[in-house]
Amino acid sequence: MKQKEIYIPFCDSCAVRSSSVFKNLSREEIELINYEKEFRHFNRGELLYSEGARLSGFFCINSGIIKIYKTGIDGKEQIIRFAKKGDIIAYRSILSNESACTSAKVIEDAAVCHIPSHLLIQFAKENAAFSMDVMKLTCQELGEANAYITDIAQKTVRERLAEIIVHLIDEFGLDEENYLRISLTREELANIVGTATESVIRLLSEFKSDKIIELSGRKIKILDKRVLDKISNVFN
Amino acid sequence: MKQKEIYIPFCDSCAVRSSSVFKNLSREEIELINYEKEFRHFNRGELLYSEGARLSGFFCINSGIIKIYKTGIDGKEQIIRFAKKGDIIAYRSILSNESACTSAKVIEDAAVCHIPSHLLIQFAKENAAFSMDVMKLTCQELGEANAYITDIAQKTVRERLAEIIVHLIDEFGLDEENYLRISLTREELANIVGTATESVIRLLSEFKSDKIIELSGRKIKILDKRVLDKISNVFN
DNA sequence: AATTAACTATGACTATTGTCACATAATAAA
DNA sequence: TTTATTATGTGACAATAGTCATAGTTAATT
Repeated sequence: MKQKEIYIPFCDSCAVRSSSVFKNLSREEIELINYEKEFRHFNRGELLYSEGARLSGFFCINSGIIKIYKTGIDGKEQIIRFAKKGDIIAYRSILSNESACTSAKVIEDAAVCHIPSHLLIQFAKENAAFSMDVMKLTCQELGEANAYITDIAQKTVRERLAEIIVHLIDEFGLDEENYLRISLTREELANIVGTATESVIRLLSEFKSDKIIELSGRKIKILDKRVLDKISNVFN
Repeated sequence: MKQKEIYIPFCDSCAVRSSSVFKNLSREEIELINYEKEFRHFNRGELLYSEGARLSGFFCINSGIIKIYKTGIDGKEQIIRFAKKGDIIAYRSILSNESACTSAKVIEDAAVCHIPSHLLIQFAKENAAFSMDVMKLTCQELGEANAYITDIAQKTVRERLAEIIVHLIDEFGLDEENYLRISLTREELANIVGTATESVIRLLSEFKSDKIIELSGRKIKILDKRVLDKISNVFN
């Protein structure tokens, strides 16, 4: 792989490491990853992998934002989750020895390490603490997926949109001016919520005239998070 | 726990074992489970555990059918999956060290072993093959959950109902007369599909007048699975 | 800077699905 | 058996959300 920058992060000193699933790897194991990994930049719109592919490794996100999605009817994307600094993606299909059940595309220019499968499997087998951490991660994701199924099945589009915005606030935070630190197209928002682009546009305008948010292009400014919480019905 | 039958299955010779996640446990580990497990019968309607509980162990289903569900808005159930002979449930919250994010209730009278948490954690740490099997299981479930999210977000109620019936055929099979080997109330079907009970009733009647199924009480007789496949849009 | 392409916005209309009301049937409990 | 309870079925109606058409904006590319 080509490297567009001279600087390649050393896993050993990677900020990602201490808080991530790698925290219980030994110095030697980290060295191995550092030796075998490939590092590269991806620009907005680039694909990391796509549904159905047999993957030779998994990815660790160093910076940027990736969307993980499935392609449904008529090619409509369903965004399952996002990955950002410190997250790993595509490990699921490696562990279950299946081909990828999702695709991954860059939303914000990203720097990513690619780590070969055999290391994941080797460490999962040899390092019990690491394998417990991976299990915890999958189990957490599974819990989130279950919650999402319930939401999407039971809530209205309006409630889901409010909830998604709250989630995005929690996951990506707000800048000094209360703007959401991730910007998505209306279509992408629709592909998370599971609705039509037009519905998202209409509901965002509604939220805007209700003084809950402000819009400037793709940037969303949060004026009243508590109302969003309330609309999203999280406490029922 | 009270045992309503004299016969208690020995894990060692349990039919469940060879094909289940336990297949790579050693004789000694199986012995340990056999020694520490509690075995009991649950009748239709009984709860195995409920959302929010801290669990002291997980369950291995010896016979019967259990529904795993989340309680959403206004107490409406969202059925996430079913468990039957050989399946284990509630292991997720133990591994992620969270409280249960679902409830489990008996659909068909069941015989169930309850195995204390510490054994799961111990084996996951000490037995690499077992821990890989558990990981595979969670990763598979995660893949299924992702597919379900996409379906529920993108398909119509009609398509989802057809798809669910197909899933139930695959999971529980048909008897000699082509009746589905699981019988659910209309409400339960609605709680899988994520719709209103009335909608399920109407759509089942439609399928019936289209000669795709026949209904006698809660029993569903499959007349034309291929049309169901087609309606459910699995190949798009 | 000009051109193209992609995204956002809005109205009008339609289709799908949910809700309410009520009747009937089946099942469980007394 | 009788009674209560729960489940099923159907109609009428309302609300939600999707589709299509079209125009204006913004962003990307040459």
